Amino acid sequence: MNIQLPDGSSRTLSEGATAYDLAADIGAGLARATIAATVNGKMVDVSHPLNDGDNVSLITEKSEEGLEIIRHSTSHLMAMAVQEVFPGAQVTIGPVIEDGFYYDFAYERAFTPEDLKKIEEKMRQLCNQKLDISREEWDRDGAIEHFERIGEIYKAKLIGRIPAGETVSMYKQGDWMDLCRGPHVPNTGILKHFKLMKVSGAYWEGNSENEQLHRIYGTAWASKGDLKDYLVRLEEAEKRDHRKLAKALDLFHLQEEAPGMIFWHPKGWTIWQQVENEIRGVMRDNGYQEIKTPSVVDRKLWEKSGHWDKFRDDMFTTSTDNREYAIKPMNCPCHIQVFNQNLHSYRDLPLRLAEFGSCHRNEPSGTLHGLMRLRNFVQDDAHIFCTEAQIQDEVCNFIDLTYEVYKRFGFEDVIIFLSDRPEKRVGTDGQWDKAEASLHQALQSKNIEYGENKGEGAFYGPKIEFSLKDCLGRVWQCGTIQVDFSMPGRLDAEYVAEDSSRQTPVMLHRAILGSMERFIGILIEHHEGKFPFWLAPVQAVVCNITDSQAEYVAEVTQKMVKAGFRVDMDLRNEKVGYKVRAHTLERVPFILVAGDRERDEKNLSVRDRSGQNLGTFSLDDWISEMQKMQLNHD
RNA sequence: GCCGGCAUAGCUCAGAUGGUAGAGCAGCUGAUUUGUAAUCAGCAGGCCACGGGUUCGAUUCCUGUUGCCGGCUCCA
Repeated sequence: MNIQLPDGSSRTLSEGATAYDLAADIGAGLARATIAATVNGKMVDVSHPLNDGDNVSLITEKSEEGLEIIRHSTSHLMAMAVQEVFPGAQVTIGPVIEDGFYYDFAYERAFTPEDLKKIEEKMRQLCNQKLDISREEWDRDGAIEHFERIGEIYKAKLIGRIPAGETVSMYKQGDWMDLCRGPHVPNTGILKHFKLMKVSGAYWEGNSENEQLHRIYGTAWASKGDLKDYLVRLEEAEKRDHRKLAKALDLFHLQEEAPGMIFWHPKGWTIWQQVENEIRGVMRDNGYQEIKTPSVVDRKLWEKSGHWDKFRDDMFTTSTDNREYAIKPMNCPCHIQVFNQNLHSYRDLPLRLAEFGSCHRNEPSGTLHGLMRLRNFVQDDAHIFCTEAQIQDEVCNFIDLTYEVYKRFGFEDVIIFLSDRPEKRVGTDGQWDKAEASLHQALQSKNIEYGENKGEGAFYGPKIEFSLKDCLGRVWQCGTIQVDFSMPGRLDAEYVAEDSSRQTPVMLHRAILGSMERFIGILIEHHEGKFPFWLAPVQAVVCNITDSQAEYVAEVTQKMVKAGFRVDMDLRNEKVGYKVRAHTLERVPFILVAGDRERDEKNLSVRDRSGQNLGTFSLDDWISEMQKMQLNHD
């Protein structure tokens, strides 16, 4: 029979040949490296028998698909090992994820880090046994019966979701068997380069109402080197952790008395102020008016807005004089109060109100995470009151603005999602149709690639989310724009239209950075604490070499500070090498050294934090250098 | 909130079958006046997270709480 290969060539094999035989026919090396194949567009095992005319491409461990198969097979290997070491543990699901896999088990107790060692040990044994992995087709009902009989009730439930009458595929290695679509590597001997990483609880079917299973995360790679590189990458990432850097660089701290709330230190707050001022300028240049609204607001307003009903348990409350208040969890109801203080004409729209709004939300204790998830955070929030016809333009302009701002802070890799109507929501289906369509249109008109989060919109409207990744690859939502047809009406916002009728405006909720804290957290990790000049808490330190330059150093430092720069001096009685080291570790962008030579010639010797010597500058030349960097956001 | 782990000096970390604890760095004092990633010496620094229990005696064992870390769920 004839087999077509991806390069357009064909090959003749005898009847009944498998994908493996094809690989072996091409070369012994390829046969060893082949772990699966794609036949007519479908991924199959190497044992898959071929037919005349099949289009076949072989999958080796070097390819993306090959690596996924290795990870998937490793998760099975782990499940087998768990069941051998811990009889009574039931298998559930074990998918491939970024950089690895996990498998969820039902067991009488959680697995401990020590258990992981035992399981890993068993996995190595099973790998060394080079067990063949074979595929069998089972009748669906027979499979359910089999798993019920051996006490694997979760597996039986999973198969129960497959329509009756269909056949299901089972994979067998040794005398261990699991339901799986496959494909898998041909034998366990291939699965050498793995490591079990962590244990966790995980709810059955991802629902917190259900029982909790025990999840084990692992990583697997095609080679020893790839595994090692991955582990080194993780170690490097940990060094960027904003919580560690915050301690090292004295930016902020948290303490037990105020969980989920930040004590900003002078250096951290300096960064904050730079970020805030930048956004303030962006708002000013783009037709926003900045306002400030109260933090403590009567619960009646939250009842009216619908927040009390949905988020009452997650709000901090306080009371006095027989009135109950909520500490504001968001700014929109207050912004509508400001809007409502005047009677607006259609000519006033779009009206854009911005606020650096401090919000408190009583987030579940287990979700708090450094600067990324807090109970008190400040949004660079704004609400755009507009007509339906203006939505499209406003959304488009906002998308452009967001990309521009992110770029200015050094972010090019932005993840976009559109979240549409959730089950619990306010507003009519017609309103949701319109709102969702306008967001889709805006993104599509800009040719932006985006994912969709079905059912994950806010209760009052759909949203576009702009997310950034932290150092460990965790994705955090930062910017957002949300269309809201509901809240303006609930809170009685209106404007006078061309025909002098009273109309309800549409409100767009939007934030570029999202939470100031979260954005600064990501900023810290992105730059590894080496902030660009314009953001650095201390932009330069001037060091003397001996006491005889102290006066000169004080004088030039003073001049740079007067010119608007954040410059410190270090007159300590230490060797200059000691000072250079100290300020380099503090990630100060520039270290300026003045010895007798520089003092006599009114110069400064300039060195950057990477160790590069930039040469000698006169004070005026250096100040204009700094001015250039400041303007360019360098 | 749920599952698991952790909590010792400002920071990074040692430590003991149960007998009230150490190092390095940082800090302070003194000497040294120094040319681009660590000068030397001395000093000081601790309710071993917090509460209960076992014990002659608990930082160590048990238990509760809080916080943090890793996930899960949630996230207006």
